[in-house]
Amino acid sequence: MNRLELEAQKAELAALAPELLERPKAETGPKELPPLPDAVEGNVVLRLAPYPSGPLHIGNARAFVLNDAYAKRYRGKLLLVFDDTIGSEEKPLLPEAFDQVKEGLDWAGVEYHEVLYKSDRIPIHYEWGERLIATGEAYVCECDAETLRRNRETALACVHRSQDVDETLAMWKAMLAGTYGEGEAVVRLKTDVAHPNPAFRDRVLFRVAEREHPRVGARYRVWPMLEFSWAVDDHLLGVTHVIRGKDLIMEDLMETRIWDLLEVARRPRFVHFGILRFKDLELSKSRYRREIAEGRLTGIDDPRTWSLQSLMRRGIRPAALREFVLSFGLSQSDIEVAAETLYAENRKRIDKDANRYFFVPEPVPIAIEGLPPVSSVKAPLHPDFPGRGERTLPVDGKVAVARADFEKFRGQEVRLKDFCNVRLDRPARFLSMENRDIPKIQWVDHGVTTVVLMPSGFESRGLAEPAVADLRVDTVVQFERVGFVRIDRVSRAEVRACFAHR
RNA sequence: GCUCCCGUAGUCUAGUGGCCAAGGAUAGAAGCCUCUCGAGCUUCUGACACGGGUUCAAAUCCCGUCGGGAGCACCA
Repeated sequence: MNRLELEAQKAELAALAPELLERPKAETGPKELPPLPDAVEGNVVLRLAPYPSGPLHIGNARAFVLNDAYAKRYRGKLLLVFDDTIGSEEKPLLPEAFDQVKEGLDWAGVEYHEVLYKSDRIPIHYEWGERLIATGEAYVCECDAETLRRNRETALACVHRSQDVDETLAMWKAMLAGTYGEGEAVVRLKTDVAHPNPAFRDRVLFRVAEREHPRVGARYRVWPMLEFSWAVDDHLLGVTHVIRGKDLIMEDLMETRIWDLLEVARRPRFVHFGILRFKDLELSKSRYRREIAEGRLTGIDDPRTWSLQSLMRRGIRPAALREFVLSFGLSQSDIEVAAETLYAENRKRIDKDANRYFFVPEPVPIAIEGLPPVSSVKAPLHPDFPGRGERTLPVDGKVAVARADFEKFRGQEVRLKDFCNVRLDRPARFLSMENRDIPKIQWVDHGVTTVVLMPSGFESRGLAEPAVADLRVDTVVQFERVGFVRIDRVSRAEVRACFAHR
């Protein structure tokens, strides 16, 4: 407030508390995550709970990166627990998703110490469910979904709520025995039918589903809901901290409520992070899955899915993804970030490694008149590291340049980079060899057919210099003035590359 | 509407009562360098949502307003 009297304030402070003036400047080290509440080094147990409806995508990154980072930081344990309860019609389980999820996590450098499946633990959930029913705090409700919803809206208790425990227990057995069909009975927790949050009014804990499960088939027809299965498993598995998105905040309250009723003492702490969104991107596993099935996307590594597999394919480094995600910290505010930020992080890592090559999209063949006899020229593999060597570009007087360059520079003097200066036209006229300060464009001679798959799904076709055909698959290179790409496939007929970013 | 959460530059973030006339990253601008529109170097633009309080001192604590978000499924 009193900026003008800063000196006066300092003087006063010196009188009041001189030590405050001498606090050392905080050192600006590498960014660290805030500590986890009550975390004890070596004693932290975290869990990752993917729902296997498809491969993990970039929108899931916050969950697995944070859990992994904290597990490592505290030298704790990270459990990979597939949350494969039966799901819903709209959100079905996908048998191949289990491996796809692991593949993505492995790529991302996530170290999980144990793999568990919810679907293996159903009998345990039954047992605890029965214990809960025995307390009288849960009941089997035969209302249909519509009635249930209406009652919830109007804060009304249904007749089932006041059944006695024995009757409920009998109904529960009947549920397990298969007396009830899908939608005919659920187990509900007595919270409060008039709870201010309607979502909280007597939540469903178990329901009947007759769908087949990809791992356990038709063995079970009664399936627990997320909050109940986690209340049981977080406790039994000794999870110390649940790090989850804040979209799951209500589940904390449910889990806590269940622990209270079952008198469970050992409970994890909850930590939440905000929703991560990408500008101009709407991520949805179920939608990608549908579009892949319809052939509108080419597969789980189609760049348009933003799956971890697709990032891998584009040459995004796992470390870049990790840094990118960690830079958001653990804040509860929702964030919307541009993919460009991830690219900047990745560019830092690949620029030094990526050798340079020429690629011309939409090639226009051009003969050069008056060219002195040359059979090849050399160009550095990387301009910043001359010691890395050179590549050889063969020349026989008929080059190809990009249509965009041709149209832009037609009739003007340009330099075919690392080669010669010409007046660009069809044909082009040779001018001189020496490097002049005029626009440089890329060119190829004896080019190899090359396709660059763009993030939009568009395939940019063109010609690359011959050396590109000798690159190993998985190499990340830069096509000059185009961008960084990862070599995806090399065959006699063509080279295919995936575009990473500029 | 109800419950809960969050508001620092275009975006993301540091900051937990004095070191902050607010630091970093990214994006943007200018220049240098470079046989790429990449990288590198230099410089610049740009923020504490608002209003009250508490205090010698507030981005930081309290209250209110405004704004944004999440959840409100027999999905996870």
